[in-house]
Amino acid sequence: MKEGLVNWCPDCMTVLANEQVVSCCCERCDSEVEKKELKQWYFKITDYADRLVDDLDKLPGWPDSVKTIQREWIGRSYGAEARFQVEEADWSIPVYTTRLDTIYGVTFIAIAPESKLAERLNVSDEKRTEIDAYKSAAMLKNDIDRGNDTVEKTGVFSGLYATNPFSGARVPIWIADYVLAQYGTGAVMGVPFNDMRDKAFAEKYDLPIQQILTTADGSEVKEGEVISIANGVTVNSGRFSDMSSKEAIDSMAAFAEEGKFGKKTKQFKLHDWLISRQRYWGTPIPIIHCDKCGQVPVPESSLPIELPIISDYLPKGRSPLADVDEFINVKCPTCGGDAKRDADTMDTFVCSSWYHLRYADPNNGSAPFETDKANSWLPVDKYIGGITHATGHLLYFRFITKFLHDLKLIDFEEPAKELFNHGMVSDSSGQVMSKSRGNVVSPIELMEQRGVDVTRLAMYFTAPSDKEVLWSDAALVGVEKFLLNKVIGLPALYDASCSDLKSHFKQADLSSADWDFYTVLNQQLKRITDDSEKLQFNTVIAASMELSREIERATDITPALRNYSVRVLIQVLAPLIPHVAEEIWQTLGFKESIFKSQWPKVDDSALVSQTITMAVQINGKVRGQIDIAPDADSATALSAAKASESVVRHLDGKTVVKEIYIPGKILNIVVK
RNA sequence: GCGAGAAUGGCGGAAUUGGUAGACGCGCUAGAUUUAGGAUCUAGUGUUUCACGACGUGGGGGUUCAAGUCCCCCUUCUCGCACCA
Repeated sequence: MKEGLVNWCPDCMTVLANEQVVSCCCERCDSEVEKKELKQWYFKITDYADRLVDDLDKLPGWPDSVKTIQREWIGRSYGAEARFQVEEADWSIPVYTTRLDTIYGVTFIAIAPESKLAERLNVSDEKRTEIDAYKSAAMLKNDIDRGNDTVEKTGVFSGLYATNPFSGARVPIWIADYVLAQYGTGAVMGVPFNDMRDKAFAEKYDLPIQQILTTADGSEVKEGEVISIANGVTVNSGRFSDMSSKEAIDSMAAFAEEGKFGKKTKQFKLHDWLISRQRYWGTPIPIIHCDKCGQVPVPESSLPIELPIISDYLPKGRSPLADVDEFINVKCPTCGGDAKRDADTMDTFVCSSWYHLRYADPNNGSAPFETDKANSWLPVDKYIGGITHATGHLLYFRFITKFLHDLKLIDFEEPAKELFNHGMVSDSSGQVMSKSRGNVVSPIELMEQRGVDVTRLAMYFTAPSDKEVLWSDAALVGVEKFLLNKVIGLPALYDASCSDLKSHFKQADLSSADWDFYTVLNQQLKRITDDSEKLQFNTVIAASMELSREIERATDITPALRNYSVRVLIQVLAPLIPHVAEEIWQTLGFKESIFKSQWPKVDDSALVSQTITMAVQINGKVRGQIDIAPDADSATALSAAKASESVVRHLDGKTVVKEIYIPGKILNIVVK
């Protein structure tokens, strides 16, 4: 539990974690978030920051986009801390910098107005009033206004000075709201020569700019424009002059460490996870506050704490549980005296970080789950969710998994091997449908009107699963026709009197036409199988439609083969239209559920057609087509091509320069 | 500003390793069937041209026998981060 500036949503009347603030606004209700100084509970996710970054490399099954977003959100940077002694005081101001090599260019120190360092400055009363006024004004601005780098930078001079530990130079100490209190040390060294922001500030307040770098590659040097570490060479930097930036950083850090005024460090943008919420729906925080004993955890034997049933859940600015006396007032587990429960509940993202473990052991009455059971079922093989959760749920999910692993409750460190980001579904007005927005209405209406299977099929068919779907009822028409006219009619194409349930056929046993059909069937089955694995259901459905037409037209084939093709089609469609498929399966005469049947196996010996239609190009333009065996030799292909009238016409009067023949692909004749 | 992704008919979208661009569906056109409407079935449907053909995957260049696909530059859109020192 710690005191700090927290995000407060005035509409939801609760605090929020950083991850729940989107562009300064509450992710649920879009109200502008305020800053409040409150004492709240946090999970120390920052202790896991390094592992959360490093282990991303162990997740080949996660999309790069999500990994990049997480990496940037955690925001690890390597740099150094250096301390600037405050004049006529017994303390020093620490600053964090990734560019220690520029420290000879420091012409001022800037401290964030909310920083504790600003309070600590021993300034005159007059200055204190000025600084306080500046701080209040800064805190009233929202982060967007403050964070916008086009906005003019402002600050207040404290009247105090500090000493550069490297150069001994005397630099003024300023309070400036372009410095973030919650990152690094809350203070920065101002190097206007190698930083746009510092330059803008220095120009506004007439502070000097001092060159301390030049470029290794001889490119133009401009004040304020950053010279990269790879390209920097130090100048005017005392004994560290004329070094590469890299070299300078290393030897300066060593020097600072020796002199005990600095060292190499790293920083993260990630903050601790604020989990207290002033809401009803959430897990009660299992802490009892006792005047005598302080914060006492609820003993394990009394867990879990169940929410009391109440009638008024509306937010009032404090937890609704705070007003439930019989819940709040308890005896202290340590001393037995009167005490009170913590009234807040946990962020619901806490629950979604571990609930999957409970599925492995749902009836366990004495513990959340048994380690052996969790280990045997998990981690999750394929986790499907929206990319909107990249920095929220998906980060917490990984963090809690690592934490439980460290407690030896589970033996894996990552919750999901594979992650698939599905697209969002927007309603016809373009609003993204989401649980928190509560506009997930249209599919429910649709399911009532047209049935669940039609709705599912329409959703899958409209767009590939990773793309956004703009919902429109027109998408329903085609799939509904397919379902009603083709799929429902499948039993009519099935010869129930044929008891041969063969699923594998040999070329020698079939007529040429039957073998052709069997080949097409296997080609489509392969497409469907591969695309299903990739969750690309739109093409699965397209292939199923094609297959359905093939079956319909194959009236003369042997019944065992036709029956097999009908079974294949209904089996591959079953995951998409479970209700209809199950019913048809029964109609075909099967007693067991279709979902207990095996996914049909692709016959690899029947994937190559006997003849294919190949394009014939002259100078790269299609001029004719030939029907040919896929493995025919070039002479055969060439003579077949010369039987085509338009090929002959385009060859007329020309000299053949080159013939490119790729069996099974193309015949291209280059002429002059 | 930085980072990531995308751009294909009237529309949603297909196209292993570069190899017939537009699969599948919607819409549209014509025909069949029907008392009519709906439904169903058949055929057609990138643009342009009488035709041969020409042109065509956001724009411009390049590599190649061959480019939606590979390389360079540009435009637009979506998403993420946003003074992180």
